[in-house]
Amino acid sequence: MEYQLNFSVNNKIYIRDPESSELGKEIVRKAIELIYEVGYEHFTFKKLALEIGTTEASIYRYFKNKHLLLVYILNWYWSYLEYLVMFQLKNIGDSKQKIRKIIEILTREMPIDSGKMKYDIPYLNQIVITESSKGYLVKEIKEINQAEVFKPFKDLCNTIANIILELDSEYPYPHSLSSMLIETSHNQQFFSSHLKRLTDVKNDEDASAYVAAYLEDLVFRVLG
Amino acid sequence: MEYQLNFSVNNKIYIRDPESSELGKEIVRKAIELIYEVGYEHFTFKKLALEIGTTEASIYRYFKNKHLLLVYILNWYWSYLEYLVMFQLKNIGDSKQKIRKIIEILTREMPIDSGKMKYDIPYLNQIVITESSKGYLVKEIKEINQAEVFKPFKDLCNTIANIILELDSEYPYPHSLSSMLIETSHNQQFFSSHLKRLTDVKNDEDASAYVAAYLEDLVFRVLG
DNA sequence: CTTTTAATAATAGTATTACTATCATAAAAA
DNA sequence: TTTTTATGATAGTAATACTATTATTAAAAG
Repeated sequence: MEYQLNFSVNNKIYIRDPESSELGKEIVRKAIELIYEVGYEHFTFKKLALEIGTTEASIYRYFKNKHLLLVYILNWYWSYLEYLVMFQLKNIGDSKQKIRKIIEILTREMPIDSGKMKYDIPYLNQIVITESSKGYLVKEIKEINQAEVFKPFKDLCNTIANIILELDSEYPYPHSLSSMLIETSHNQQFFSSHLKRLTDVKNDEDASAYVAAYLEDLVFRVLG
Repeated sequence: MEYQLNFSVNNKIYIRDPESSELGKEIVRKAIELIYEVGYEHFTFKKLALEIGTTEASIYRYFKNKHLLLVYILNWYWSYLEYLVMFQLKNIGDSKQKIRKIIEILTREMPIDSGKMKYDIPYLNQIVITESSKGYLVKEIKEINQAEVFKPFKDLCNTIANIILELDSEYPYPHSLSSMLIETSHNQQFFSSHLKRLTDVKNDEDASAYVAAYLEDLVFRVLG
């Protein structure tokens, strides 16, 4: 006789780990390309299968649906960003300088070590700007959240919150300021590219440079 | 012989004005209910038709697709908010007090004059929190924007930006601060309800009261 | 070196979604 | 009273979001 725990502790993000096979990696790589090109709403597993030269059924063996594939991609990005933050801040002593670096990381388009990255970072940046809120703005938020699906985002938020506290240990809203910075870096980039009147960007000004300047000004007004 | 301008100046938000008929109003009213209940992704014209007791085809005579119906609802809300801001600020002289009022309007759940409103404001508040970014985060942003579809949102943003300038005429980012306030009021309400770790809300604290306090603190740190 | 297992391809099929088209009817306007 | 306009009823299509089945192939185990 066997005893079995009958509740699923963590009904993960994927069915089969896409990192574990060539097809899996190809699914993620080409999904990034395709979502970048057509946008999340027009992105389908059928188009993706065609692009890769595989079948819908094969993709469904890796991901339950396109939403969880999006979330997988976003999570990879958040983990990558957290790694970047950790790595690039470790030799900076000054807290103010750390915040500046974080804003640079949150707003720049290119990775430093462009070229040999696993996934296409500039595409990912765009996807995150346009699609990342669709990862959590869903009716099923509670169930998805219980599956620990948003951990990478929360971790990144927490890491930045701690650096905020380093600079001003009395500041009462470090997590909200952190998540606001992340979200604002996206929507202000979107606005300054597509809905300029919602920002103060100049006509010929670079969108990410503008957002970086705005956010830096903002944070140092808030944290003194 | 006739001369004709062959470009459409403004391919509006709706096909037929929903305000112009009982069915039209019912479509909007019940759409608000249904989107609130099932979320935008699960909302379909078929379900809406069933709810109203009409047919899909009839709804399609008013709106080209569900995205434009959402945008219509959002626009009604932005216009309503701008009216509220205008109305409730007209007897306030102090700029600081005006900003406080704006934050209250952006974060509170109930309308003052609850009861005899055309549409259900608490439902609308929730819809705006969860679905409003889906109005603009689409691949077709350029074409939609050209149809002046986002005017109410831009107007509201501009109105708030002007009040920001009243308080601090030197502040270099009034529009970005304004759009940030609006967007942050939504995502921080969402976070403090569903993803608390991204905020500093207390376990038993009211989400909108928390966000109001956070935003007030934020704005007055920024504008001194 | 064969057998089992596991992964993928190939194919088919279903329910739902997002529409478009047609025709009849009722009510309102001319 | 005629004509226009709005709605209802019905049908149909292409695409989407899946599930299921079987065959084939490659890798792992015996």
